[in-house]
Amino acid sequence: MRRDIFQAVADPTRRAIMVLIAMQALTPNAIAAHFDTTRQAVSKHLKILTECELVSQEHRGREIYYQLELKKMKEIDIWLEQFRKMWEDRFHQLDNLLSNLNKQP
Amino acid sequence: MRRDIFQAVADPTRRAIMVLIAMQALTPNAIAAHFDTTRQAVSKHLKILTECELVSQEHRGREIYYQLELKKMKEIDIWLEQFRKMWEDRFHQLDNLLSNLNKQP
DNA sequence: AATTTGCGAAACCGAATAGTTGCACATATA
DNA sequence: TATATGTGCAACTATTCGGTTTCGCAAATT
Repeated sequence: MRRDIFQAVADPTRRAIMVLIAMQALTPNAIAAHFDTTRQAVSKHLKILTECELVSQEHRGREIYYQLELKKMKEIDIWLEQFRKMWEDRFHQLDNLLSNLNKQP
Repeated sequence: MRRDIFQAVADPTRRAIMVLIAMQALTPNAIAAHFDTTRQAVSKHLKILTECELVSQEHRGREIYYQLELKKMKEIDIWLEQFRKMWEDRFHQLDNLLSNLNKQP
């Protein structure tokens, strides 16, 4: 059970669930209706997403609404940040190179 | 063998390798020296990273230098984009709410 | 009170994963 | 040429993963 964000996002079904509940909270049954798996399988995905706090629950009667925790998504963004800086730097270097070539034909 | 970027990034050792070779290309032996595993294990990680084009090779004699393909990293960024928009929207909503509260005490 | 509905947990299964050891092959070096 | 070095690949292993089926429990409905 590694259970970190990156491992959670690795599974395509989990990513699809995340997109699905990003806009509005849904129950496990409602989510399962969108996929070709059982509700129990979805339930396991939701458990993993809950454990790494990518998803939060709201109990309403006997139903449980799951919602995406956007702020947790930022952690992936933060990790990407170090690389984003690099690829932007390279873009600017290329940009400078090209403009210098234009100035000195 | 799912072999997509998200699955590749899911492994912590692989992420560490990515950070390591982001700045300068390294050989499998040099990479393995940084970790508590065998060179062969690193080689397998590099194979996976190569297969999803997160890494490129440069043969120099009998040595192979591996380098991170920053442009491929953008694909993760692109996926995050849809969520980034949401969390920025929420931030602005909160921002507007706060400034409205200040204007109307 | 009896039944239906919504849910999670446990037990099980096949496939994938990450690691090891042992090997083969090409390229340097003596 | 003989040897050392750098590498990838194959075979094997323990563990994890994603899925199903079965079950128990709580909340609604009858």
